[in-house]
Amino acid sequence: MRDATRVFDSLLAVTTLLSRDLEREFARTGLTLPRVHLLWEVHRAGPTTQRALAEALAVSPRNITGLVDALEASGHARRAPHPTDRRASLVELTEAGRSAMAAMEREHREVATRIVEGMPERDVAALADALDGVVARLTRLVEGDGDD
Amino acid sequence: MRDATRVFDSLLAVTTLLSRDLEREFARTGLTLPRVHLLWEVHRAGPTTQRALAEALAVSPRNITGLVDALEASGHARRAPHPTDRRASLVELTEAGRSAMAAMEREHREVATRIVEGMPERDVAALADALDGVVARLTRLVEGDGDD
DNA sequence: TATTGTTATACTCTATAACTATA
DNA sequence: TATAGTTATAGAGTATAACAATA
Repeated sequence: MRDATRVFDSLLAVTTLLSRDLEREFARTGLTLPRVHLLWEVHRAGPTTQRALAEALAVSPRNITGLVDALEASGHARRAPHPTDRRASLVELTEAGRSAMAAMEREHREVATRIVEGMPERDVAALADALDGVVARLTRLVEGDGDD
Repeated sequence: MRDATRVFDSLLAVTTLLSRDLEREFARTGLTLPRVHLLWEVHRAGPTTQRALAEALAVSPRNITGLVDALEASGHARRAPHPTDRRASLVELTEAGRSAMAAMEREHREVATRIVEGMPERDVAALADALDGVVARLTRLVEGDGDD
């Protein structure tokens, strides 16, 4: 099982490198990883309550308050009144938030291209398939023994 | 370049899942990710000055002071006098620190095995090779445009 | 009575700057 | 004069608990 270890070690290395790369990228725009994560979720799902965001990011509601405060201050997001529930508000992107997400999508495509640069197309497809499987197993693993 | 995107997205997912898995594992032992990272470096390199640890973890010297303080308090590491330089100290593992690292190595082997469970051996080897390449490209990418 | 989000409080990781003790 | 590590200070992310307004 030598190769299983190699796979695992590489994935750990990727985790470190990718976090570092993302943080550096965000630093340029004054954003941080958790803030981008939140922005990304709103970008993906549309206007969302903070409650839902807390669940989506697997983080406490209190935490979301802080992140949204920061994103309002930096002009990337805003709180809008919930149409039917006056307790809640809907977090939505501002124009600046939308363009930050668009820039990030471009950047991601660029990085995606470069990390497989020079690989034969067939190998890239095989790698993608193999990683799908790894993600599935890892998800089961993480969710599986989470209930202790 | 659809598959490049799939690869990248999977790697992002792995990053999230792996961080979460590691954190949960550490929580059991009262450790945190940065503390384990430091412990791991000492385990790997032997007794080390805080200066060297700051460079190895790419973090400020002040930060190392805090991490080592915490690890001394939890009994995983200790500061020993440097044999020739009285300004410096050498951080080394205690017995508890060593056994935590041993437990972690076992746990890692277990996870490594499970994330490729059911894959033909040849595919695991191919995946390991492909990931080596990805790590190499990603390293160049991160270090390459770090000099702005 | 339950839920949404907030204030209050606290801990961890992180950084820079100023300072002490040694090289 | 330079280096190793510390104290001082600050900011980000995180959590739990208590509380407000609303369902």
